[in-house]
Amino acid sequence: MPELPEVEVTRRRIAPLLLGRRISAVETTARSYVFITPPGRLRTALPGLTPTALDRLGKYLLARFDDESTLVVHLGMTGQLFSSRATSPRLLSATARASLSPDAQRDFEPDSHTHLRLRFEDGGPEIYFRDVRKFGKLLLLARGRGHARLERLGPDALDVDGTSLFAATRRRRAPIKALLLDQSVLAGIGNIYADEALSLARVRPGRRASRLTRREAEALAAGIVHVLERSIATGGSSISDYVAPDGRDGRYQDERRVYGREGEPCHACGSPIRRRMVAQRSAHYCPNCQK
DNA sequence: ATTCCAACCTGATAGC
DNA sequence: TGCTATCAGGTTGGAA
Repeated sequence: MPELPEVEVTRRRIAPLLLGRRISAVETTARSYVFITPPGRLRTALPGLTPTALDRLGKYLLARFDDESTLVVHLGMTGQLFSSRATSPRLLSATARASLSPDAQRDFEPDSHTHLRLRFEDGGPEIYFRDVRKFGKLLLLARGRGHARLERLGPDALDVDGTSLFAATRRRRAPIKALLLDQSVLAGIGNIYADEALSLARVRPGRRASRLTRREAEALAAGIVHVLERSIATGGSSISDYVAPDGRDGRYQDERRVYGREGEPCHACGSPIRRRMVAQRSAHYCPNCQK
């Protein structure tokens, strides 16, 4: 679900609710796929710690604590990080929504998908990590420790430049979209923004990376930065699950040029947007504007 | 060394 | 109404 813009908006909006507040108690669900660090260890290690900084690396959030340990959070496809003050129907399943009055739909009660619950000594708003599909990840790193997942990441996608992107495409037979999705090449791009950036650059997702011209690589780098920055400015894309930590929806879904618009007219030329599988993901593009 | 592909989960939705 | 199949903002690890 969340890509770089949604993670960055989450970071900016939850930081004021997290930093400087000493954790008093932690609740978790049972051991499962989301816990790289066993939940029992999170319950004993986190209380007493105070978050001092919240950083982002690609799609990962890193909460730094006063003892120099780091809680790494990845939202996977359906992960949500939010405050107990947040109210949004997106925090409930459709079945839960159906059984509740409109008023009750606004109030989130931690459910079986709420894998981490942080309470604070000041008694203020709690912070929750909820993830229905459990593709998200929680990992606590002790001071000075790293992890292969983080070390594999390439440069943050917001820092891409045409020269290095062009170099990365040389001698690669894979479709250009596969390169954009490869987090070791650039960290932070996912299925939506890969398609949107390729649309801006007028390059088809299935084109072999090695067949891009230097000009196209430069247009693609500019397109990547443009769509990511514009999405951050509008609060990210709220297409199915994404909700900001305060419960607000993003607005970027209203500006999509191709993603999820199969059959609808291209805003530039009117041709129906096409969808096909590229690199095992659905890819959306205008058959007329993108070569 | 790349590229492919199944696996990890749950829920919504489309079709019969 | 209910069942089945398909799809979903992601990443990994091992096979080809």
